[in-house]
Amino acid sequence: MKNEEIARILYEIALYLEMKEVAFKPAAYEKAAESIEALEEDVEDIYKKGGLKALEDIPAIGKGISERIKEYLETERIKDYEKLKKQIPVDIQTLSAIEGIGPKLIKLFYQKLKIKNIGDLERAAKAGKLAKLPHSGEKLQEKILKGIEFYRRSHSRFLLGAALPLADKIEKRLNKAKSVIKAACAGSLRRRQETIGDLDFLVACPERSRGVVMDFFVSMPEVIHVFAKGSTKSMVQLRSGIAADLRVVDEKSFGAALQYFTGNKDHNIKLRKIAIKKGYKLNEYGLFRGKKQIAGRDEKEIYEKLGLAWIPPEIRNNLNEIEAGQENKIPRLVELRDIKGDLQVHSNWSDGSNSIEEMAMAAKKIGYQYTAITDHTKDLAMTGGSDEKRLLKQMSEIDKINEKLFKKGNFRILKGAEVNIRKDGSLDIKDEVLEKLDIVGAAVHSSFNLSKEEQTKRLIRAMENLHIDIIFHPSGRLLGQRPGIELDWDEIFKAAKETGTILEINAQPSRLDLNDDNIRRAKNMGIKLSVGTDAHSTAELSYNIYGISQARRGWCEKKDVINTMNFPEILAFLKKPKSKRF
DNA sequence: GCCGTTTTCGGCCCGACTGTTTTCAGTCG
Repeated sequence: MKNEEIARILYEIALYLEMKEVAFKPAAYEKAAESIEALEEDVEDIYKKGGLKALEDIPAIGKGISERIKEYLETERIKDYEKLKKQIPVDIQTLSAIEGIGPKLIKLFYQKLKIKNIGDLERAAKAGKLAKLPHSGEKLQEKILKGIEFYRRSHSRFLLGAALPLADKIEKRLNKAKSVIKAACAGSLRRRQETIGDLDFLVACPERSRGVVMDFFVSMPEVIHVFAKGSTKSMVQLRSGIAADLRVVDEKSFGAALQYFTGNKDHNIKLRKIAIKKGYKLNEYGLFRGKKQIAGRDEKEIYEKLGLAWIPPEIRNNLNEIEAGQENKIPRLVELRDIKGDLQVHSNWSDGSNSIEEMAMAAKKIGYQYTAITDHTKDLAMTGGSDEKRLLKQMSEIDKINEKLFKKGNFRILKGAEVNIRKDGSLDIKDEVLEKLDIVGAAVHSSFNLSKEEQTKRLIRAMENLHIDIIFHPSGRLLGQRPGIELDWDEIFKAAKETGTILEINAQPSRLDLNDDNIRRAKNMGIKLSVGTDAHSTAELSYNIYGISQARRGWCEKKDVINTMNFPEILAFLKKPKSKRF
């Protein structure tokens, strides 16, 4: 898959063109890069199937850039790009990723000081050479040193699971602070992206109190560096390595600012274009006709005045949600309170840290009607996975617990397992034992490097087993650590649909597997999904919030997620043969 | 270089902060 490297080259061309102060082309290349990056399909496949014409059908790709992509696919290089690189031969990717450095400074540093990479830059800054350049000074030099330090320490995105609790804490604190009318977190966090670049906070307060609020923000205990502090905007770095911005607005602009800073960029650009067409102007202060603000206090009225239904933040990606909003066809997305039980939970019978009783009681306390217990099986010896004999023993143990604790029928433990899908697609537990379980998940835990064809065949074979209800964490990816196995998703979805196999949305913050795009594709094919926490302790049952966010990002409604069913319904559903379930 | 309810030419989202300036350039989101 060459999408990523092609996108990177297009980004670099954009930066080079910006250095040369070419008008408009940088933005065009940047958009093209984003478009390639967002593509699920392999660009090379697209080209092989449909030639140049097919490349031009990709959004933001036209005649010029499709020619260059073709050149890269055929010759492994792009002449124009090589030419640009020769003129200013620097590690443009790293240098431009340092906070406060853009194409103009990279060019200046190279031409005056021959700075080519982050090491050169650091040496020059420490030797005081940067301060002597035109339009530069001591402060710029210091800012760059801080930027380098920050880059080295935390050049990565943060998992939603790490960012959300921190952001909630700060948001609550801001809401309680003196003079603050209301506070909210916007940005990628509000959209519940899998990973978060930085935190964007928003506060409404009286104009005279702005200084006080800014002082409060930059002196929070988590703040270790202040990048910028003005009357309406501040940027800080937090101890955990993540950066946080605060914007302060008047109450009458809070909704507009919340909309504006939630994004994403493409969603906002499209909205602003709609505003222009209607004779309005949309910015972070409101929707304006001439100088008159006609909306802005709350977010919903902005969408309404633009002729749209309000759009949930999780689907603001410019992936057809604006058109759906215009036609009033935004679905009611599944919500946390819709979830009636957890379908992937581990106990201390394998690698979980709590007993079956403890997990069940914790699930009941959340308000669930049921939980499955799905411990590992014998291939995963290091987790204490059960063989057939021990699995049968665990089943009778669960029967006893159900009888003892939940006799009234107000809660139920489902007997389950997370069986291992072997390299050839066979399973590590015999059918005659699987048959006795209430619910069976199967998952890949090894052989991550097989070919796409082999992996696809492997997963389909597991789905064809009549006892496998769910494929757990289908791709096996670990965010920031390991890509998922290569799969022909069209084939996987086709097989899931035909066999009646449920696909999981795994709620572990490092998994979130399926991803948003695949969830949406599965949903559109009528495949049912389950949200499972894969909890290994009682505390991890709360990961359901991340699973729900992910389901919402894939446009899931309540009917698409099977564990929104009440206990009698899900029991009846699981009793049906697989082929009759969807 | 891309795109089209402004459609094959002529536009291209918009505003805040910093630093080095004294009216603005660069960066960021």
